[in-house]
Amino acid sequence: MSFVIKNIECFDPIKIAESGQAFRIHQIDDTHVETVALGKYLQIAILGDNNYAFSCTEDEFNSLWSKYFDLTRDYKSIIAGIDPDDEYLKAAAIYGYGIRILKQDIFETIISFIISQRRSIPSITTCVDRFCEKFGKKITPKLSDPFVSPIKNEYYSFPTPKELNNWSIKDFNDIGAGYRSEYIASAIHDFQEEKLTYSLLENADDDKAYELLTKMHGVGPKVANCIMLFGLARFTRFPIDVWMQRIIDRHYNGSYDYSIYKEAGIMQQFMFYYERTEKTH
DNA sequence: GGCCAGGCCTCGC
DNA sequence: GCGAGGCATGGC
Repeated sequence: MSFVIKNIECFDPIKIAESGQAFRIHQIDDTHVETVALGKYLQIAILGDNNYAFSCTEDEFNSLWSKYFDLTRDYKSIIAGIDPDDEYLKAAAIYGYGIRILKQDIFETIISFIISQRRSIPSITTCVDRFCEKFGKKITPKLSDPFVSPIKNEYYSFPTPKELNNWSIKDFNDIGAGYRSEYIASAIHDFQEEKLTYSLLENADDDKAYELLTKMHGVGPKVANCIMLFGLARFTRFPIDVWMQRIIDRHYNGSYDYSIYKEAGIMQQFMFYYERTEKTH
């Protein structure tokens, strides 16, 4: 087994795991986080002094994980650009220091956030896991020091559109997708018939990508913005769900102009994380 | 056991 | 264009 050690500022994988932007990244203990993403199992060991061990090769780190965890962006200068009069956001950014916006697989992001609507994050996690267990490929983690034993016995990749064969609506009902089952079916059709492709979405400008996504069955403004922010790295996007609306109502008198930030999505993630995990306000 | 969850669709106006 | 109602299921 190989691993790499990297020194990274402003990077907190535990907060990222708690942040609700991805559903397959989990804290193992105080110094270890694991995820299945991009078809691979990855574990991160927190070594201290901004040093992190990644359970992958140097090539994989450079070609996959550096981009996935958005490690080349200067978050410190983005945080420094926060409106000094915005006390709530300033507190949220301090509290959430180390969160980065993941660039997740587009198809996984679409299916996951279709499932996410009107459910709690633990419940989304359960449903997404079942989806992978049913349709994904088995992955066997190979780890040694400085890593620890994985949480679960078995891991499965998130299936690609091509890997989804012989599925029916019943399969999605069986995993607990509820009324979203037909939305999932429709999304799979869109990809398998190539009405939607990775390159079409990647190459679309923001307006076009938003239009393509909201045309999908079961994808409205909120889910489309999540897909754009967490799957297409469109940082101007600012998804507003019931939590965000509550923040805006309580702390901003019902309206919030996020358009002043080029990376509004990062601010959104700070606020969302602060509201959900900091119980004292 | 009741309430709410990273909302969206359809219908009626 | 906009508001109301309905929605399957899991966690707490």
